[in-house]
Amino acid sequence: MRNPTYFEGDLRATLLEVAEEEVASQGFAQVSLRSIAKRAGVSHAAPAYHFQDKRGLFTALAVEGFAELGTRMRGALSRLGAAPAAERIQELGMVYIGFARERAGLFEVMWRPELHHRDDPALKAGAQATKDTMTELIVQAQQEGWSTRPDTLHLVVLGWAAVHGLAVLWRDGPLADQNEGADPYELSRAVLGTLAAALQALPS
Amino acid sequence: MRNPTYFEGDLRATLLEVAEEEVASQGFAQVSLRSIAKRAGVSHAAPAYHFQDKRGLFTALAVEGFAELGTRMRGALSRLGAAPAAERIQELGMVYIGFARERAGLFEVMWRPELHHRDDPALKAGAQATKDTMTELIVQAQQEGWSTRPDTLHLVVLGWAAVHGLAVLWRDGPLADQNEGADPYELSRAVLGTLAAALQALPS
DNA sequence: TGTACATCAGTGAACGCGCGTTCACTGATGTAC
DNA sequence: TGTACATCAGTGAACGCGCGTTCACTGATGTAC
Repeated sequence: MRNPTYFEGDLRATLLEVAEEEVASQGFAQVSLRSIAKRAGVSHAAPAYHFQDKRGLFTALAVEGFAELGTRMRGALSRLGAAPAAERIQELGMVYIGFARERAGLFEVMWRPELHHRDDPALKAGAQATKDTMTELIVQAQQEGWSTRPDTLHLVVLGWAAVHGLAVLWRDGPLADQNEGADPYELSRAVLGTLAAALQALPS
Repeated sequence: MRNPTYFEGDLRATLLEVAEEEVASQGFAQVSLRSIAKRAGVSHAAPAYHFQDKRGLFTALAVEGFAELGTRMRGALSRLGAAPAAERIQELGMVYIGFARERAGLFEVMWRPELHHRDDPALKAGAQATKDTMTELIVQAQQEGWSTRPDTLHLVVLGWAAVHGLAVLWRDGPLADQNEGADPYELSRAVLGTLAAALQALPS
């Protein structure tokens, strides 16, 4: 039972929510332990109780991010069942991009190792799981008859880079600025479709 | 003539160099006008004289970044002459990645619009020129007989995303962490080769 | 050639602010006997 | 059932620091007449 005198509910979770929202709207550099404590309505010293220090807070956000991304990817894969590899790749890419946009605060913190306690094992495991899912996807495509000429690793890195690049180019402005009015999801879907088609067309 | 009483040389340029170096090594969030003034050996109020305010400094860095990237890309294109499109795409990608690594401070600041005076015309022109160069590259490939089925825009965005994604995945750790000991340039070149081959293989 | 004035390229003190972290404390709850 | 003690989940004051920006100033140089 929590102590209702101080805070009603799960303060740790609330602080993470507030922090995610602040990172998404202001950028991580503007987020302070004091500002999130203020927004959560608690003493400025409260976050240190739950996260030890500022890196602890960001590490917790990143861990949450990898968990959520993993859940979304695995969910998509099980929904897709035995769909053709091209479709699976396109959909997984859309999941990645959707996550980057909808959970922008988590996404940003995940890839900023200088904000983390780098030796956190949950963090390493999360990053590894993300890569494993992508690798699995490519291996299955190759089992479906796609080219095995390029190393599997090269295809994985190419796919990840394309998808990650799409996500950050939208986030950081260049794509939005230069395609005003375009729907990010629509354009991304088309681009991912082209990527999948191109990979599939590689001569074996 | 500069006033030798205060600072020998071009202080504005020196401050930009120091700032670039600090962004690259500590991240933009750690860079302050006072810290770069200190490293340059001048009063902490000096940077404000040259850049008005902190955004002015970052804007100047970003403008320099777009200029340098443009110079490198155009230089590579003129060196490549009439090489096949696949080769041109691979090489331009390597130029982008090389720039991102060698001028990491500039590269980081370029894509962080929240640090800029967003209405700066030189900034907009630089971003546009970058995209124009990439578009030109794809158009030429299509004139060489590459597939015109996908919109040119989709191919441009795919290529840019892949190259940009490679650059930031190296910078932010995931690729380096998961391919320990791998040479970023070697792996990138292979991945870009696969990208070019895949685009070329798209059925028209 | 001399002189007055304007401009350039800074200096250094001062301002008010927000920050991370520490620390002694408090009151409610949980546990052992 | 009562009581002592430990733990949980914070509070709020205090610390020392670095920051962006402003401002009056200064000394060297450039320009007009």
